[in-house]
Amino acid sequence: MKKPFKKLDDAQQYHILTTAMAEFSKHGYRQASTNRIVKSAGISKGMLYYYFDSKQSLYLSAAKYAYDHFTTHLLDQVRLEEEGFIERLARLSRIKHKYFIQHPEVSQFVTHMFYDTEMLGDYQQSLQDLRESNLAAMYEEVDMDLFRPDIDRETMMKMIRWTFDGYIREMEQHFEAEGIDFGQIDVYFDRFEGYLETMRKLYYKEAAQ
Amino acid sequence: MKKPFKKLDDAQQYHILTTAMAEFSKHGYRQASTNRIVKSAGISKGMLYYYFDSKQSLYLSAAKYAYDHFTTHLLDQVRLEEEGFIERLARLSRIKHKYFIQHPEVSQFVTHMFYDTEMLGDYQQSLQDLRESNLAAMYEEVDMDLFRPDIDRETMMKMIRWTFDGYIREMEQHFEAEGIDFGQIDVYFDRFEGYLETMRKLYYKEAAQ
DNA sequence: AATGAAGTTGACCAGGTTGGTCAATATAAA
DNA sequence: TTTATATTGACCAACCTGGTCAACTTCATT
Repeated sequence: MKKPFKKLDDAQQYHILTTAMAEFSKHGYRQASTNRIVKSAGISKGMLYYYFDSKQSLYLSAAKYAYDHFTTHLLDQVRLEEEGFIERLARLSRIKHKYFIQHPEVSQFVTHMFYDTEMLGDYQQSLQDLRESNLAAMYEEVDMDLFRPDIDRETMMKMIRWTFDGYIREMEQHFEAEGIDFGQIDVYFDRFEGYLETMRKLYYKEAAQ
Repeated sequence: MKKPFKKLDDAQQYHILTTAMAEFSKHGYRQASTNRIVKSAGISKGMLYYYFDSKQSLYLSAAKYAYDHFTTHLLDQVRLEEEGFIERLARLSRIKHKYFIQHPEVSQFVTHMFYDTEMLGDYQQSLQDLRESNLAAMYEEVDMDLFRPDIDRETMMKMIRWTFDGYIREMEQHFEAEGIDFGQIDVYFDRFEGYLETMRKLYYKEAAQ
């Protein structure tokens, strides 16, 4: 990343980098084409190399940008509260999902980075650490007394997470196929609340409901 | 597909086509490279075009092979029995998982075909139909009396499926990272049975256990 | 042994794409 | 006007693409 790029307004920086991210996520570093990137981004080939030294530099800049964006816009927003496990997961899912809707390219690129072995040295390890510490934090300060006592807690927690994953995946598939109907968005939320209610019935003691 | 290819023994046909499938699944039709395919398959460029007329013909042959293989080796094996929903899903998951382990390339290529819009005309529709009828059959002849009555059945069924999906996904990730330890394979099955038992506790009436 | 068919190779082709350059030009600041 | 910054796209050699084909080997038949 050279100085001229830093002079661009934030929107244009975001635009160019997210276009690159989309290309890298889709094809991987090697198969990604700078020609396609400039085409999609609507800039000339010359400008790309006026902004960045090389393809590799572009990739690393995108990685740094994505990492920072992801941590400040998502992880830093999350503060843990004393709450039930289901409620916490619901809260985090909403945040995560909102982030995915607003910044799909960054979101997917972060996932890509997580599995990238050849390009990223330090960032990949950072991401792994981040993920682990975040995963661990997910279980901290959770009100365990809400759970019904006759089933292993770890099992229940896993099942609850899988249910959330499944629901989110179904939503994403639905959105991908039919597009997001913002007029009907309340329906999605109601259904979500419905699942929460059901999960409480399944996993919490009766008294906790 | 030309006559010389049909003369090959089944193992070699399988070998060549699955190598092609892997390439097509990974890169899609256009980005897939016949050079990489012949290299991976260990045959010369000339042979590929001695066996097939063109790249497209190779793709279509792979598609037909995968479709047939998938239906005969997997779908035709499945006969529905009068059983609980959890037990049925467990049974089908085992079959599906076994198929994935034994024929990963075919398995993934079928998934790829399902989303391919440009190359496959009829086969894609056939696959969609197949999937739908299979999905519908999944709910037929299920013993609904086992479910606890205070929760909506459709909700429960979805949650159960999501739990299975999550478990299988976790297994696959684990296998991908650490490799399959065949000495420890019983542990995996025991854990699976554990989850089944838990699900029965959660979703079935007490009397049904 | 001679013939011919079937099987197999990899160098080779024209066409396209790759990451990257750079002279030319436009714009803005001085 | 001069100077610094922005911006373009034609252009480059290197490489990769799907596909061809003359040469060669292998094998069965006569």
